[in-house]
Amino acid sequence: MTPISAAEKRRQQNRADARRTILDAAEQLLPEVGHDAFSIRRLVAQCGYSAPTIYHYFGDKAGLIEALLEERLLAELIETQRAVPHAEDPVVEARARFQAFVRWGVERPNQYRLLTLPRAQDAPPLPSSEEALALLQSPYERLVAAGRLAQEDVEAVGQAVWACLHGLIALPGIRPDVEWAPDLVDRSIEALLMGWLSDDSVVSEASSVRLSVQSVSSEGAQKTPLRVATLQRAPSRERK
Amino acid sequence: MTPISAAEKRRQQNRADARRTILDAAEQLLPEVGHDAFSIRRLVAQCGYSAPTIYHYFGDKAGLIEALLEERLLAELIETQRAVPHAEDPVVEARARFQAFVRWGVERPNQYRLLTLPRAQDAPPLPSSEEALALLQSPYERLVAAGRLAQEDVEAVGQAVWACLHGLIALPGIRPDVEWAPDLVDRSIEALLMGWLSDDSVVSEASSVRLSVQSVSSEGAQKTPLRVATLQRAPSRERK
DNA sequence: ATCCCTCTATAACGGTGTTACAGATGTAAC
DNA sequence: GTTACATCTGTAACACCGTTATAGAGGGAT
Repeated sequence: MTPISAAEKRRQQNRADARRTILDAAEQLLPEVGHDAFSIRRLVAQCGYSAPTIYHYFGDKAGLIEALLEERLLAELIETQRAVPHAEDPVVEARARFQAFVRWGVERPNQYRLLTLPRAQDAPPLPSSEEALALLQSPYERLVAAGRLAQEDVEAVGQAVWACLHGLIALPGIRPDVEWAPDLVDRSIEALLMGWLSDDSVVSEASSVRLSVQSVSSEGAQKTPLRVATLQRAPSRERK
Repeated sequence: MTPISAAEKRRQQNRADARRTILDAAEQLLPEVGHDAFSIRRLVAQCGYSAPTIYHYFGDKAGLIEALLEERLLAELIETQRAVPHAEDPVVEARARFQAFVRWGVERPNQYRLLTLPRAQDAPPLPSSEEALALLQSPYERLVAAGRLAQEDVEAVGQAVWACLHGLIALPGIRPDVEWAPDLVDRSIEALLMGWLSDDSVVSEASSVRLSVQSVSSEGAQKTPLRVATLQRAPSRERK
């Protein structure tokens, strides 16, 4: 089933080398020139190969970008999500994942732009993209299990939060003329949590829990302390 | 100060006619070919004028799109926002404005795409865009006056809601392969309201108010009835 | 009649994604 | 060893894009 001759192996090696060389050049070129000036011809000039070679390996420009995302750019996002520490409270973990996602997108506008190029509806989704999304939404199951989600439709909640996080990444890039509030992302994520999390627990418990206040941004004082949805345990389940 | 001769008037008339002809053709062409295939050359073929004429009147393609948005496409959005009925409860009005905005964007993907083309940071914002945004955010002042907003920074709240609504419009267009929940927009808007509205009133009042349920989508039964932030009066102010 | 300013068109420039065609190369079969 | 074949690669071109140099046509003012 695996008739790999020595020659065939060498061929595959050459093939992999060429692909790697091209993707290396593309990865380096992208932030240099920006996503809108990222063209096959610039890539050709950078990597030494000629245009038909690119097309031989990647089919077309969309295929090249797909491979670039799948094999290179999305690895950072997945790693970022994997680096988010597990937290006892799924709300804490969800918040950290949301923040890490938005931060990743904002700090890599060119990569994010490639990621948000419109895809054909018959094109299969990128596995890396699916993996990153699954990581982003991984705390939802625990939230549901703890009865902390106001909606039981985890799919819809995931889509809604995803859409809002995308907006937080994309809109400032579209409208750089606006003076965006410096703590916009943190405040928005808190509001998202407040909006989607069940607060039955809060209402049915002491109001002191509800009004607990916590500064969210990493360092320094926050102008407006944000109310944070209950960091304490959920009422239905308890740990262990 | 206004030396308008008859000849000058006729000249300005011709000028306005040419602009109108070009914009008419552009407005018709855009949905026909889609935003990515909307090109000067197609427009030239459609409107009878030649390319330098377009550039004479609009400077460049960005200028043409700007004029198209400003003088045509954004009028619908503004009209839509103006048509939102005034409501006693600012929450009701805000919800209606959010829904109208997202609906407008989703139903006009090509127009919305033009609206979200990245603008230079020194380019002044479009007056129509500013007006539409101001209408979208017009209920905030009443929300603040009634003490219904959890944050007093109206600017930041407006930006955050705007970004999330943008995400709700844009992301499904980017990822048509995903099966988006049919009531995603309504549910997300409810969550946005829940997230940003003050519920001090709720906590400090009877919990029955908090748990009041209302179906939101226009017609038919909703699978999951959405909890709606207090539709009743705010605690601090009362009407009149 | 001359000048000038506005409007318009032809034709081109440099850029893009893409591909037809032709070599080169190296493996496989005879 | 020679032939055959599939793979890899480059040259040159095609069709499209935004944009503009150049020039002509037209009318109002001097």
